[in-house]
Amino acid sequence: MALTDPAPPTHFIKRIIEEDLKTNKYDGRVMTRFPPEPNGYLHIGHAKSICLNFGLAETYGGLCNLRFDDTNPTKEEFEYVESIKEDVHWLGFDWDDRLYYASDYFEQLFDYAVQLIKKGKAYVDSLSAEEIKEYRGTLTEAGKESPYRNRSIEENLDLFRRMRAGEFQDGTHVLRAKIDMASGNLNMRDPVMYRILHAEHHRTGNKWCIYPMYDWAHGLCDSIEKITHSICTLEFEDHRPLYDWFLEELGVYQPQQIEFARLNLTHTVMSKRKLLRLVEEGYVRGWDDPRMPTISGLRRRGYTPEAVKDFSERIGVAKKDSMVDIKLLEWCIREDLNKHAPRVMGVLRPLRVVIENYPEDQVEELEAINNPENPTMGTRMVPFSRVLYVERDDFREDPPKKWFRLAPGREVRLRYGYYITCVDVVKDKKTGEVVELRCTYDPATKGGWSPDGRKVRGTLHWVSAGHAIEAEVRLYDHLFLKANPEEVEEGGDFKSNVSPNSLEVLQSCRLEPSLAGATPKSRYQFERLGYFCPDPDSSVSKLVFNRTVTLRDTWAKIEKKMKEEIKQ
RNA sequence: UGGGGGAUCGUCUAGCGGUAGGACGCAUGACUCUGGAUCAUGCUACGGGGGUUCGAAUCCUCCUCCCCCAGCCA
Repeated sequence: MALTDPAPPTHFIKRIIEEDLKTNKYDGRVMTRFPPEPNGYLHIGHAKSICLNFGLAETYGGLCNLRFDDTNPTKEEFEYVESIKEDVHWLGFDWDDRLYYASDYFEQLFDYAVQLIKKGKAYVDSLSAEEIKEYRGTLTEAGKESPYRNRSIEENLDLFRRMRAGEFQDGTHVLRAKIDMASGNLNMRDPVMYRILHAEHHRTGNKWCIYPMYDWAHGLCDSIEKITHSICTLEFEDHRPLYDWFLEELGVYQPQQIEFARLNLTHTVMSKRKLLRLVEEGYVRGWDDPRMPTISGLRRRGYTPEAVKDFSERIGVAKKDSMVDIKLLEWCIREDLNKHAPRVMGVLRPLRVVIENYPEDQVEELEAINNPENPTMGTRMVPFSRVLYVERDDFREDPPKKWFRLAPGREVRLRYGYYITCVDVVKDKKTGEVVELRCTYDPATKGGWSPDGRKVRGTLHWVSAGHAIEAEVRLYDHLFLKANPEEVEEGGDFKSNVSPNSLEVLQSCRLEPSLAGATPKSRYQFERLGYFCPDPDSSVSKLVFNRTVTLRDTWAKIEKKMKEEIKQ
């Protein structure tokens, strides 16, 4: 490649905006919005949209509004509004005083509808829902016009006002736009603008009993807020002609809608409906279960906003349907935490080690580096004593090739400690299970160096048995076995692909004492194991840690490969 | 047999008429008191056929495949 700097990352939406800025299309303004419906928790796909909308405003000196599309009172709740605000803030974005709701505009939307009726472009239809469906036609056949389509303007006005006044039952009438029942675009076949819903709205209470449909409200809300670039997902592409029709008939300000492909991630699902089912049917503990792809789940899992934003940047923006490998997300969080997380030692599956030649009552404080990637993070002292715990996985009675951890007769280094050699293995007489290792240490190797320069390949993490604190540790794996959970047998559904091993809870893990009092916002690397953070379930008497992500595990790959070679 | 979109390494994505680049992933090696990190090297990609052109992933054309739409959901 050329020796010049790489081109700055760009995508088609940026290009459109830059072109609009150049031609002064919106007087040089850039105004975007993030418009969630408060009917569920936000997930990483929304994070992509948030980063896009707020990010675009940021880079082009514009603003991004937060607007709740709360046009369906039967599905929306205040709880969701609060969680969404929290999630957007957590990602590091702010809407200042520009927090809006579609419901703020209900009165104006009603007036606009009256205008359309007066223009003869909207009518009250009294067909039932089933009839409307029949009249709509199919993908390949034109629809039929409703017998109520040509009511007089006066009658429409009267009916529509009485709809608002609450004179009719749910489902008896709707207001429809009068467009074209033969259009190839089904959205243009006289779409419903208002339905009667005697339901209490989380913000407007019982003020209204007719509610605007999304298609009627959305484009107008954008127009009212003078949005320049209304960015949404691909499935709204063929709604655009409808939004433009409304705007043109009303003669109001017209934003530009741009569609991009929503995010799909391997080994998880991304629809609110499916996530809700996982919650309701008990596959996970809640919306913020650390296995969920929700923003609250990622947060609880230990992801940082920086990692999520970095991920959003790296996946790009395009119109092609795609499925991003979850390994990229995992790489992003490792990348961030590697630089910032302090290192500590913790033993997940403890195996007792007694150092026979180490003095009974002696305790030494050994200096350990907090983060080799960042020396300014300093050092800490870790207690060492005669009885320790090491990881059960770090001992093999019958070690395979290339094994350089502990085994009978093998010498290893204890990180920041001493070289120790396994001299005996104590087993449970009944079960044969290894319960203790008897080792000797070389006093000359204090700190982890040998004066004679002899090499040890293995370095193990450890904790002093007498000083360690106990904790529960929750290990997470992908929620779904298959990369694409939708890939199911005939008649099956995505839940048949839920992984039985997505959560493993370990009790009696032993952590170095510096971890006492760790708070939920802190994150650590447990050396050689992965990144962990305290779970909100932690109490003063009991710490609970979540594993955010493992470290890259080269040994696991070597062993897997060796096993495969043996099979062949 | 309607309408609207989309096809570039395994995955995401650049490329916008000048001979396919990056990231993740994977593989091999170096280094290492984390089998981490880091570094180095490598990895069968332009859906297919015609055409235009000195030259096509880019332009034209035909075809194929994939996605979305028939809520009084958003």
